[in-house]
Amino acid sequence: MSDTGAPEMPAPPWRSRRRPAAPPRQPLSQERIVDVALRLLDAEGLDAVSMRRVAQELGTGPASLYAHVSGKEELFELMRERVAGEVRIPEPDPARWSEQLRETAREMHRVLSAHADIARVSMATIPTGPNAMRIAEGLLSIMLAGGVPPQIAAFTIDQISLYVTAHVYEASLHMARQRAHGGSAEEYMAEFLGQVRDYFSSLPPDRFPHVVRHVGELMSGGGDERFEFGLDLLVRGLESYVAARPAGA
Amino acid sequence: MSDTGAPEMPAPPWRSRRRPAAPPRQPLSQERIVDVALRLLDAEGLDAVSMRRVAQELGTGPASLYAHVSGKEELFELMRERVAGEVRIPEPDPARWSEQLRETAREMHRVLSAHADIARVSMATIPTGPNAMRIAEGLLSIMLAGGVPPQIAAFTIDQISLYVTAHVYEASLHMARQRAHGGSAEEYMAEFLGQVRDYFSSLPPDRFPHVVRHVGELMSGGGDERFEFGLDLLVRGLESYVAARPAGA
DNA sequence: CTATGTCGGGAACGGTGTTCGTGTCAAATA
DNA sequence: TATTTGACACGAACACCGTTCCCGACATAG
Repeated sequence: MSDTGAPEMPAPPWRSRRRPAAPPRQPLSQERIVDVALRLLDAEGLDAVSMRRVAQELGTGPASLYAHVSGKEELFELMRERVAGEVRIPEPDPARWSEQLRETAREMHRVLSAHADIARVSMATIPTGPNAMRIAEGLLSIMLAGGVPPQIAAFTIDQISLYVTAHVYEASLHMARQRAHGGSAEEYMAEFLGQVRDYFSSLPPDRFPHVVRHVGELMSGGGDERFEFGLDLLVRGLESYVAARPAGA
Repeated sequence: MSDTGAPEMPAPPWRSRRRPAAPPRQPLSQERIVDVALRLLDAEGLDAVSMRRVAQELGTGPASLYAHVSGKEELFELMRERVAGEVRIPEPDPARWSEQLRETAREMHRVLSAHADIARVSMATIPTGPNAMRIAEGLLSIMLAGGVPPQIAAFTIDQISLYVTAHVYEASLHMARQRAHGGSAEEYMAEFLGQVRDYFSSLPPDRFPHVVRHVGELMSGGGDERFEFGLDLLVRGLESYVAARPAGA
């Protein structure tokens, strides 16, 4: 869309060339750069987000971006912050703290999954932006309201973030493979699971007795079910700390 | 070490040039390629492991590697498998199942940390090699011996692997930053933690009351302590499933 | 001694992030 | 109004990357 059209044809010299071909649509701001980078991310994955490609999408050269962004790393960080802004945090309700924790983890999962490939960035950077802080504050306040000891709650923030991010990251890898493979999502998944199942079944039963016997359990459940299980593991573990030190300690 | 020595100096033409400069030390096998790749990984990090660099370290050109390895992805996979071979699995003891699970997770953590940057690869690939299978079989047998329901145990294998890998991955990022930063490990960590602490303290208390109040708890604890906490969370959660369905169900 | 075939590797292709220096425009100044 | 100034845009280039093509050198077979 909005192609400037055949710029390889030289402009007539008599036409005063104050504008080579493209009018200055917009002044090229940091926000606009992040916009198109995110659009590119959602459409073609993280690998497509190169400085050159973003610049091209903006109708300019890669050098122009460095006036608004210090480099690729900062661009990724800005993208991550933008996405984090979409996460909604509930008002803490002491009676429902563990369910609220689950809901918030699901919300984080939902938002991250909507821009799945950003998880690769999220794994690779320590979040310090205002939106990341807002989420941390939210998780902390929910847990404290529920009577989770402060030290436990503080450590758990990282655990939840790490868990959600790692999960989406794994899913994004499958998406990338599927993109490279070409077929549809169901087609890809069916083939992948079939291969793994065959591999498990073909293992020598004397060396891998339990794996071979429990192929069914190992393969069962989709991504959502596994996410819920890990979340359950985490919250149950956390609840055991609260039970040990009831509420008002 | 074992530098071939100043190859930029042309060989005298009268010397019959049957061997340009370097004799064929060894026939260049897949194993040797993985060897030097791992050495490079430990010494300079994953980013230093490029096909060109590995070839150079072997005294040859990048094209030569493709006879023994299909590409960079396969090379990384071979490295991951090699590292996974170092993980030792205990003989299952039903009475100590949860402690054995902890020990195995620590062992995985130890081995992965020894080649920390491999975690980035480990996050990015679905392990299917024989050594990965051996570990999966080990974890599964420990949990089944302890009376963990098969479906729960099957799901938990992924959870443990994901947790350990993600944790080492985060640590490896700090190492990479430190490498880029230049200073010593303690110096870097002190500076990093100081910056984060200052940032937390400087937040507006009306918007981030809990974060500001609990800066101490948020910052306390090193990597090992946090790893143990997350592991504890996971195992406690798992134990709650076993208690719910005692042993023989 | 010649023919054959396998394998190593130099050179090249098309990409990447980043920097330098120049050119162009618009606003501020004289 | 004419001129200076300064900020911004960006073409070109540098040093890398993974991968492929293709040629030449070697060991072996005839």
